[in-house]
Amino acid sequence: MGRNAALPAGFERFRATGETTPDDTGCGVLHVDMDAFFAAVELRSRPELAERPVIVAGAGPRSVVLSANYPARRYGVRSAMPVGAARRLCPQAVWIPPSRGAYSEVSRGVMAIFRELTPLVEPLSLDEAFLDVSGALRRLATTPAGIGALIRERVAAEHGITCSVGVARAKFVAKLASGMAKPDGMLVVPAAQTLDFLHPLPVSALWGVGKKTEENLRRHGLDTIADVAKAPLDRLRRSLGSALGEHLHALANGRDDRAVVPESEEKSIGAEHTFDTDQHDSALLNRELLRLSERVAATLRAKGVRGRTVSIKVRFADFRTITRARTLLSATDVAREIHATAAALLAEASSGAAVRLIGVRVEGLAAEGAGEQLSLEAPAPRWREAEIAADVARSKFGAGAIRPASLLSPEEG
DNA sequence: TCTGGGGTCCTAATACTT
DNA sequence: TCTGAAGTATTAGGACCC
Repeated sequence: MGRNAALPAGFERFRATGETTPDDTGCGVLHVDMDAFFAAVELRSRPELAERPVIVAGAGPRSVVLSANYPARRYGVRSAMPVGAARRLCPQAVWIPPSRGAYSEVSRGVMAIFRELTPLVEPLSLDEAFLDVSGALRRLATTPAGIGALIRERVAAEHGITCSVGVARAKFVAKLASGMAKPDGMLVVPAAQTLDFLHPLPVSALWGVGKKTEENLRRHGLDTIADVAKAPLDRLRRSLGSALGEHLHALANGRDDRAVVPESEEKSIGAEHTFDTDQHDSALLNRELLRLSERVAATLRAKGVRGRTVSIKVRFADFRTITRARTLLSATDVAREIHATAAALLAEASSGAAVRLIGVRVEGLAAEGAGEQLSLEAPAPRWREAEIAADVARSKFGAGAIRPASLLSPEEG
C-alpha cells in the first residue's frame, strides 16, 4: 500500500531491470512493500478476477476501502476512501470482505523469507518492512540489489503475490524508492545520487509530511524537497516546531541515520468502534465500552503486558474528537478495571451529544510482573482469574463461547 | 467524498515534586 | 509559611503512518 508516486520523468535511470542495475555500493537499506496487499491475497484464490477492478472493504455503511487492485485504482479508487465514493467511481468493481487471518499468515511467511536473508528486519505493518542487508552481503555473495531481486522472486514463487523494493543508503530514501517502483518493480538510488533523486520531488513525498504540513510548507513558498533543503533551519523550526523542522531539514539534505531496528516494544494497545448510526443512549455506549475493554484486556494478557494509563476516545457526530485519560495506581490487564475507569471517564466527558465512534486504549505498558506495586484498592485477582478462564474457553471453543455476564448485568446499565 | 481501526510521535498546558 | 524555579509526569489534542 503506502504512498504511490508515479515515477517522475527522468527517474527511469534508477530502475533495476533484468539487464541493468544502478550502482548499489553502500546502499545497505532495503524497503520491501507488497503491491495492493489485501487485494493480492484475495486474488490468489480467485485469479479469474485479476483483470477486473477488485476492492477489499468492510460491509458497514461507514467502511472505507482497505485495498484496491490496480485495475480499480485506474478509476481513482484509493485505500482509506469511503466506500460510497469508491462505488461512485467504479460501480462495476467486485467487492470482497476482508479476511484478516489470511493476511497475517501471508505476512508471517513473507517476513520469514526476509529473516532468512538478514536478522535486521523491521516490519512497519503487515505488508512492508525495512531490511538492513549490509552485514549479509559477504555471506550471501551478492549485492543489495541482488538481495532485492531474490526477495521479489521468492515472494512471488512462494506466496503468489508481487512486491516492490527500494534500495538506498537511508531508510526514508529506500521507502520513497519502493513507492515509485510500484507495482512489481525495483528502484536503486545510488548513494552519490541521493540528492539528485530527492530534490525534484514535491515536499509531500517526504515521510512525515501529510496534508497539514504540506499546506504549511507551501504557504511559506516551499514546494519541492530542494526548497526545504535550502531553507534556513531557523525558519523551518519557527514554522513547524523544532522537532519536525530539524527532522525535515535533515531528510531534505539526505541525512537520515535512523537504524533498522528489529524489535520494538509496543507503547499502547487499544480498540475502537464506529457505530453505523450516531448514538445517544448512554447504556448502549457503556456496553460498547465494556466490549472494547474486554478486547483490549484479552490482547494485553495474550501479549503478557499490563498498562497503567487508561484512555478513552470519543468522536461526536460532527467529527469533533476528544480523548480523556486516567493513570491507575498499578498496571492492569483486567477488563473489569479498564472498563470501570473508561466508564468513569466517559461519564465525566459526556455532554449527551450524539456519538459516532468510541474507543478504549491502555498506555504505559510494561511486561507482566515488572515493577509491580501493591494496591490499596480492592484486589482484582478474582476478576483476573475469571477472565483468564474465559480466555482459555474462547481458545478452545471459539470467540463466541463466553459472553461476559457483566455485559448483561443491570448494574452496568 | 464524508471520512475505519490500529498505532506512533510531538507539543503545549497543567500538575506535582523538590 | 510563602514563593519561585526547575525538572518530571500527566493530560489533551493533533498530525501522521499503513
